[in-house]
Amino acid sequence: MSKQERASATFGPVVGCCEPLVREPLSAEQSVELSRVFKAMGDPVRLRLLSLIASHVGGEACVCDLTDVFDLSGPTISHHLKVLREAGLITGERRGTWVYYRVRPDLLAQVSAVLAPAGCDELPVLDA
Amino acid sequence: MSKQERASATFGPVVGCCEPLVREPLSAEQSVELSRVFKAMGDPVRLRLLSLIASHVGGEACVCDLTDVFDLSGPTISHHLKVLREAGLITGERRGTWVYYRVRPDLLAQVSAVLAPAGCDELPVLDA
DNA sequence: CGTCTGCTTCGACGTCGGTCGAACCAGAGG
DNA sequence: CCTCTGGTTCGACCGACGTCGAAGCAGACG
Repeated sequence: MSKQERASATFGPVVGCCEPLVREPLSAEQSVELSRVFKAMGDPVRLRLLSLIASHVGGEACVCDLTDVFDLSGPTISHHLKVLREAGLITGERRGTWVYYRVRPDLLAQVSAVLAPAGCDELPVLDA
Repeated sequence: MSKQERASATFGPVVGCCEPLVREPLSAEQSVELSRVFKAMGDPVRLRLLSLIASHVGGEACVCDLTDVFDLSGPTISHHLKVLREAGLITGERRGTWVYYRVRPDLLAQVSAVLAPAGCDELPVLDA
């Protein structure tokens, strides 16, 4: 089972913790898992890629749409997409000539919940 | 005005964006700002430090409390605290012999809101 | 089959970042 | 003033990471 499959298997707590950061301290293992997600988002290009995919019409974006936005080579964009994929933040699917990426809103929601202040630990409702 | 001062000046949008990631794409500048925060949280030690400080009684923790938790040297812990400080996630204050750190819940709430799915863009209420 | 296009993988290069010991600074307490 | 303890800064080391061009792979299309 790959890292990506494990992350997308269920809707359960992917990042290994449900409670907000401010309520109780993270264990060493939880910190390692969660920090992987943050590290993936800790690059300007990747963060922008994520938002471009997330806000694209239809909820998905072709790689060719993304490459034009940046002044970077194709391999570099592909590398960043791979990092986001291995962090469980996006999924890629090939349809014919093109590859389409979409975000995993459940993981985004979980991370958002972990960061939320105490008293806001409810998982937001997904209207998708 | 230092980076830290700029981050703590007001309760306004510190990270340069208010809308959730999934609604509209981040600009290059917004991505750079936001990614700085995520990069700071993208290390297991720093993430755990953050949660230890945030969940500590009284909302603050002395450095001596934090050092014991990790199998790391003092300078290393100090380095990580500096990174978190420069990202605007925590503030430090010397009182006598000891230095106390506390989190900036407003920044945490903003980052949480940016990550939240569309339709959950309300800033959570701080009960502090 | 050949080729063209879209995307990924590979290998290399330069920079950044986490870690440590040593040195340094700030208060507290003789 | 001296010293002791708590933290930070400095300098060095080494592995991790972002970037690229070249090469490779997958479909589409003649």
